[in-house]
Amino acid sequence: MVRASTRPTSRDVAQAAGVSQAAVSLVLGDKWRGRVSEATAERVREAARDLGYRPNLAARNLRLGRTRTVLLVVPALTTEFFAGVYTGAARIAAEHGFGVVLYPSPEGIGPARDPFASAQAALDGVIASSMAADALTAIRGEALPLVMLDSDPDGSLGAATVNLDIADGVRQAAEHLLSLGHRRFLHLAADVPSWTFEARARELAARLSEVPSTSIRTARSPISIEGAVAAAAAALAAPGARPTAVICDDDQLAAGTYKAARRLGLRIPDDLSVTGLDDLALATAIDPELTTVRLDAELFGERGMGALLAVLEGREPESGDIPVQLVVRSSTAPPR
Amino acid sequence: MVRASTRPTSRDVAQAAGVSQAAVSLVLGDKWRGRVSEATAERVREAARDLGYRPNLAARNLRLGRTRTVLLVVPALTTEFFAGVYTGAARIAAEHGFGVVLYPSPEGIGPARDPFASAQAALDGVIASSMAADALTAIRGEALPLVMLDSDPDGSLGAATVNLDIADGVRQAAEHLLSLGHRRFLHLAADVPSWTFEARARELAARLSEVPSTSIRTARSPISIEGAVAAAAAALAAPGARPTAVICDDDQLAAGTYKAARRLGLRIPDDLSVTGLDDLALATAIDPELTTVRLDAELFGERGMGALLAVLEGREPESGDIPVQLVVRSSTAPPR
DNA sequence: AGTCCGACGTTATACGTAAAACCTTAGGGC
DNA sequence: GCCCTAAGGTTTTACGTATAACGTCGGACT
Repeated sequence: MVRASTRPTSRDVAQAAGVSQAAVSLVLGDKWRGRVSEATAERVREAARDLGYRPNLAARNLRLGRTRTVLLVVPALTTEFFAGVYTGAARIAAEHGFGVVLYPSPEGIGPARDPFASAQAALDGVIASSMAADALTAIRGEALPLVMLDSDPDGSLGAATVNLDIADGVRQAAEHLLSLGHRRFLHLAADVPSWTFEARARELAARLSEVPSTSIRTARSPISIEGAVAAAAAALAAPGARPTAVICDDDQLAAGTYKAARRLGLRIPDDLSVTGLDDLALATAIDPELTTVRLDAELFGERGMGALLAVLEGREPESGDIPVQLVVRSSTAPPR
Repeated sequence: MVRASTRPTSRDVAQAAGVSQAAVSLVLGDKWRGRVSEATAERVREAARDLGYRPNLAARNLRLGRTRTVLLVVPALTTEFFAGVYTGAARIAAEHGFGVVLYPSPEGIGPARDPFASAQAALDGVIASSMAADALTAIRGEALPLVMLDSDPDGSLGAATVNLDIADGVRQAAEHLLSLGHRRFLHLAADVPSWTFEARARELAARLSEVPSTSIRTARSPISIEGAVAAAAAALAAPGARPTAVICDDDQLAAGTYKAARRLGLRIPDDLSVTGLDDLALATAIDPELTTVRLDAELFGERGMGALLAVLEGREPESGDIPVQLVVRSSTAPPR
């Protein structure tokens, strides 16, 4: 029978090489040491090359019961941060013969609906980033190995977690501003119910409460430049002594603060110091260049994937938060 | 035999419901009209629910010979543009029961190495974005249905193409600057061998050659802010009459131009008008806000996915370029 | 009274791969 | 002369699903 225009199977290769299908599988699977002669193996490889044989992954996945594919759930794709996470995860995955499928949760940060209906690929495991605890439930229902990124270790229901030490980053920013002489702070917080943001606020409050005669005001903003403009403008124009420094949960919020400051006639850093968090490309595009906390997104992705591989292999995942580093640029100066 | 801790199969459901595996498949596949009684169907559905049955995608893919999964190859994930493309493509895909797997080509724009080794999922088709023609070869080798985004229609080897009408966007930018009175232009071009960038340069040259006493200088820069700073600074400081307007292939290049101008003591838009292309978040973060060409990335993704679905179903893909729109902001003004 | 048909299922099979179990032959050891 | 082993394969099976092909059993129609 002629198999017109369908891709060649291992059986076709076998026929072309004059061997059985099993022999093809052994040779191409590199399991033939001492079971097939070198000459035959070479014939098989040549036949496979000639026919342009590519194994059918669906069949392989079915046979092996695993797919060597993991799902990376990210809240959104709109910043280069998650691009970095993906890159790091994909690199480690590739080194171990795994592929990474990306699932950007459509609703932004928050409960994802059904990653598994959307990502049609069968999966070996999941890396979920910055997700609310209830979104976890859907994933746990699948009983898939799971690693959580940037999530509350206490609420992770036993899943492995990998975290950036962002609280320390916020502390570094506060320390920097304190040492410049600032005492009146505005915390421009992301208006998103997520552990990571709550942890930042907690850390900030804790550190500043140790220093006498400091004050901190909090404003909330959606994570977008325009949203931050409104929130920052309102907070900076509010009655009472104006803050001299703004600590933002995110570089985009910092960019919004720049625009609000301009609108209010405040000069950065002369009238107002600003810090961000992420170190996006944005941070050096705006003027003055932004003092911000650099997150090593790629390392984050690498560690996340490493942890998932450990879980898959029954090993203990490497623990310990990933350090972050304040990068001092031109948006911070002593108060005037 | 006890099947400890493995996921339930359709056979398990069948046993629980007291029917054959075939009946389960019929009911859950919604193919039972007139072949199974309503009562039995309900029993099956209930059993499936109780056991938490999820069909094995690998088995289904093998059986059906298709995966309802397509690969989206993007040059890089570092801007929100491709995030938009993904979002649009994924939306249309989901409406047709398809999933989208993302493959960010690690080398940036240019030949991808082997998308199929990395994306382990078996695929029904590919959407390739902004790829060099030689990268095509690897993909065509798979004989998979293919749609090219933003690629030379002539070099596409017969694959369907969906393009943004970027040439028209560049023309709009030029028209805008011409009408403001500018005559000496700098084209800050992306230093990437890609059809889309070559097309921009061609269009610009063509349009300006129609206007007497205009001049255009071209500088090349890698697509990054820092790279653009150097390239723009060199070009603006070069001997001869300085250009009064800079047309950039990309918003990031425009951001770099801002920094170069600042360094040279040039004020935007008083001493220098600047236009970008993409309308990234960056465009409104920098000061003054950037006049740029807005690309509807989501529509682009939707159209790309629509075209691929058409190919898969043997229909003729919808043709015609996607219009783009110049957004005039504050970075352009009449020459001083 | 036969037969035809619709309702309601079941049995059997194929998708392509990996790998366990099996077979054949030649040579070596005792 | 017989057994054992190693080399070099082949045969067979299972993974879980979808569906084509095949019953079976009442009742309606001729």
